[in-house]
Amino acid sequence: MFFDDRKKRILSAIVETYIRTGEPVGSKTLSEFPGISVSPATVRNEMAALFEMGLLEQPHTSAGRVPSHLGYRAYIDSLMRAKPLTEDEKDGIDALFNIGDPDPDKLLADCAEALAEYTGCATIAMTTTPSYVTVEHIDIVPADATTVVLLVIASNGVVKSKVCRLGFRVNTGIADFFRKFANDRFCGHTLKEITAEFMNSVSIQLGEYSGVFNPLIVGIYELCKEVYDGQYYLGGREKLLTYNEYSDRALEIMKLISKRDELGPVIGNNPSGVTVFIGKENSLSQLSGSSLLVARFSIGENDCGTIGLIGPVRMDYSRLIPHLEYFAEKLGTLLSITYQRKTGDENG
Amino acid sequence: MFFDDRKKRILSAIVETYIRTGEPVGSKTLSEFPGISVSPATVRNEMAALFEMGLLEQPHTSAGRVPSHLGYRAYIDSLMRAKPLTEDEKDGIDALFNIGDPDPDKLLADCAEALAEYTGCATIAMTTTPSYVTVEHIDIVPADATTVVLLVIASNGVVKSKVCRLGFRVNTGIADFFRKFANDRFCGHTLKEITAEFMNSVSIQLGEYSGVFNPLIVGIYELCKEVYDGQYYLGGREKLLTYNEYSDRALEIMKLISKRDELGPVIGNNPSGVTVFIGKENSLSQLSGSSLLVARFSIGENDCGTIGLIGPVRMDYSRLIPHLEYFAEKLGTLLSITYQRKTGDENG
DNA sequence: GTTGGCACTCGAAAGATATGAGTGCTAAAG
DNA sequence: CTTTAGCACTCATATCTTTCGAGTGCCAAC
Repeated sequence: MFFDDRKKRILSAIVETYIRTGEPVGSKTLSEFPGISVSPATVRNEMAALFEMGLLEQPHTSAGRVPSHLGYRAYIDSLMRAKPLTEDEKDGIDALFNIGDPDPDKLLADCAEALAEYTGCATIAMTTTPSYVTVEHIDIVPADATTVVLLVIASNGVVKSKVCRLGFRVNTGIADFFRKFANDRFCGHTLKEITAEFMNSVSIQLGEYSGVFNPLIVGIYELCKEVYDGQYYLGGREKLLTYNEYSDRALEIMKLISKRDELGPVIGNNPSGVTVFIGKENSLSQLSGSSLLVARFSIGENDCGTIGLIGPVRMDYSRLIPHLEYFAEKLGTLLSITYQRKTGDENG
Repeated sequence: MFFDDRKKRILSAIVETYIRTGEPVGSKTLSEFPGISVSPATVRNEMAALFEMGLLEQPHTSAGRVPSHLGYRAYIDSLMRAKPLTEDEKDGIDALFNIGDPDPDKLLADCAEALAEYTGCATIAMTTTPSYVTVEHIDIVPADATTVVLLVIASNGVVKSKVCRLGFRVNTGIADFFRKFANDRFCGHTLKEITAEFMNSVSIQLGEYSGVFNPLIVGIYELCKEVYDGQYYLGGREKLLTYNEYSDRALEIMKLISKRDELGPVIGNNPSGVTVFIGKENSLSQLSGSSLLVARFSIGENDCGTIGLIGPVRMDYSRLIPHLEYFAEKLGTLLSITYQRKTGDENG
């Protein structure tokens, strides 16, 4: 009753066949598998043992076997042979992102969409900003008579801008005054510190001018919050409809995925590399019928976000895990190019 | 066999009941309707007449009647009594958008989402830019050593910005040079004219500098294109899953809605006010089981976009049409405030 | 340890039956 | 001429029954 080699081959065969067909796998099918050259009866004995060990489940008495949650776990952790991406696949993905100077937000959104397309799963792409990131510089640029552009540059290299319409003419004197004021007040503060209360106290310091400058104060707050909160993009939620596992649960899951509050904490706290949550392993009970794959990506050394995949437990892990990994790497590389200034390259 | 008052009342009752229940409506149910005080047999005679006139359909011999496409049309065009929004509803919607100086893009996306929430339908919010809109001003603002912010201001008041990372240090001299160059070349041209070919010819004029400035040229192109193309936001596509009409077609419709190429032309060319396409009236055959409601919104006098609603043919037109109308108005008002500068208010 | 044989289980598919809402038609009443 | 009750008829839906077969567990033989 050890977990010997033949048992491993049988478990692998069951997982792979079930993933492919979605039907419980029977002893006859397995006995015809290359690498399993024993009779159905022997396979049945082995299956009974694997069932005892908790690695298989039986939908009902007279059906074949299905991997249990532990069965998948054993398969993924030690039996599965990951299918690395072919060069063609890599080229295809590279080509998608082969655009100069991409907008980081758009990049992330596109990545979520592309990942969904490649994997047939719902995807999430999320960035997180470490709490030590500070405001490095604030700029205000008159665009036309009453319009200015606000810029917030964070210490991690992220730059966000917002167009502000003011109720009065803005000349360079006013712009210079506000620029100095804002930089004095905000530079060096972590983004985390820039709260609504903080903004209130700053506003008070503007005294009689607090009214007219309020749109700018609010604008700065919004930009800092935008940088600190990071992004949360979804892709391909409708892909779930293609799996009959979701025939009556698709709406619920799709709604859940949309909720950053719910999913953000779950996917945001994982080690580097690909982490897999199989069915009931998910902390969210609604995901007990789904598997969640997450991979972190980083800019240089700094971990900065997560991409994730949600699909039926019966998903092709051996293909999807390397894919997710590749997308995460790619994303990290591309963002690192965009945000490289911290590590030099200022010649020109 | 005229379309007399009683027939109208019966048709209205059928449409309204069917919209509410989703079940074919029978003569007995109708005879109990207030306002229809005749026996089921009489109702049957009338229904037979309405059927002859093409206003009703029969799912099968022994079922009740269902409004035909023409039946809905007659109902919407002349029988329906629109349910105006209550003050509470208006207040609720107003509250959603009660934010100072909103980002127009975000406003549109939020509007699509809110409209979906209020109506239970999938929504589209789209902007279009008239072909006479020109580039009014281009600005380039150094943000840090090698980063600049590009600004494109269009003659319709739209301002878009993009952060560009350059491979070299940018001083004010360089910025001033490029600003002048860009404004000389682009200002006054319509956005429509700013094509890839046009950009190429401009790039050539930069001679030996075309290489280093290429990111900026590309950036300007992207911004102009972004303004000219306008936005296309979707909301609540998953709402369709709540209707069993879509039980096996949801994926197809959801994919269709995502395709701007397909839907853009359909919803972009409509008169002002709310336009309704019922089922087969839609030019896209995939929408033959859906109704499409579109409403234009405008900034001041200038028509600038469309919001649309997609749901089952059996939708509550009397409620949704006024809602869509209100959202369109609201959106127009809010955008007009943002883009008001064309009509004055430059005091300060 | 492995295998063929065999009775047994149980879900899915196919067929049979019943139910009932709703119809069209007819003829009588208003 | 319009309205209505009566009635036979239709047909989708629901329920129940039957059949079918893939797959199992166990046993005895190899």
